[in-house]
Amino acid sequence: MTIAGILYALSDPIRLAMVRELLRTAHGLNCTETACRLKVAMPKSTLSHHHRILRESGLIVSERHGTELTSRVRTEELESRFPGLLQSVIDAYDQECATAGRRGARRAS
Amino acid sequence: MTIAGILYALSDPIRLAMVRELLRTAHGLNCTETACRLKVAMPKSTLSHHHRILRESGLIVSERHGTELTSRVRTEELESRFPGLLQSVIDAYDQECATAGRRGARRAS
DNA sequence: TCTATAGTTCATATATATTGAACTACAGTA
DNA sequence: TACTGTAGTTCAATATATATGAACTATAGA
Repeated sequence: MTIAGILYALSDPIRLAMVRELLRTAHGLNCTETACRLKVAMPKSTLSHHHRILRESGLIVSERHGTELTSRVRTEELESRFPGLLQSVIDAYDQECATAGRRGARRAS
Repeated sequence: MTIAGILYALSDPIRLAMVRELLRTAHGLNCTETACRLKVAMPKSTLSHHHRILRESGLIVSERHGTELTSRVRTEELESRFPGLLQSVIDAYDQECATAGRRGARRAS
């Protein structure tokens, strides 16, 4: 688990959105459900690739339940190693999404 | 200036170290001096490429002074757009460097 | 065992990174 | 106006990484 690895994992818009969705759930999500919530169609091989990058960076862990693989963010480990980092990134992303939303609606200041 | 772009720019160890060095100076550094402080030998074309990524992400601006190009971090703009983000990343990086230093000296807990 | 579902791995086409060589921009000197 | 040197950029070639269809693995249910 390195900063460069974490930042790299989060530097892809899809993965950043995936992590945010995972953070919003208490017990994690499977790949299909995660992709579904992003409202972005994607081949499952690509989805699997993104999950792998997130896993290898240390951002998430996955656990098998039947045929599904449930993934969750390793919040505690991240927080103890790099306090505040993930939250700052998610806050910044939320802010960006909010700003983009306002611009899209032609209500920007 | 997007989160994904900023995280991507910072996800390379060289660029992360470059930004930290730039943050430590009051008035910026030229390319050669930045590279010199990193103590990493690198062709100038590679160095120029890294500067370009940082510039395009919005992290730095460069200004010509004679033959030199002085670069500095766009601290104010970053702070107003994504408060706390850059500092969190740099803090995490400093922490990682400190930990690596202790491990290297065989004094890890 | 057969079928269906959820993901992974593999092969390959596309895209991005690295780097030597050539080029641009400026300064100093004559 | 050259000519020389220094600082960076751009270009072209190669090396590495990403995206994705096709094939494969793992589990569940009938």
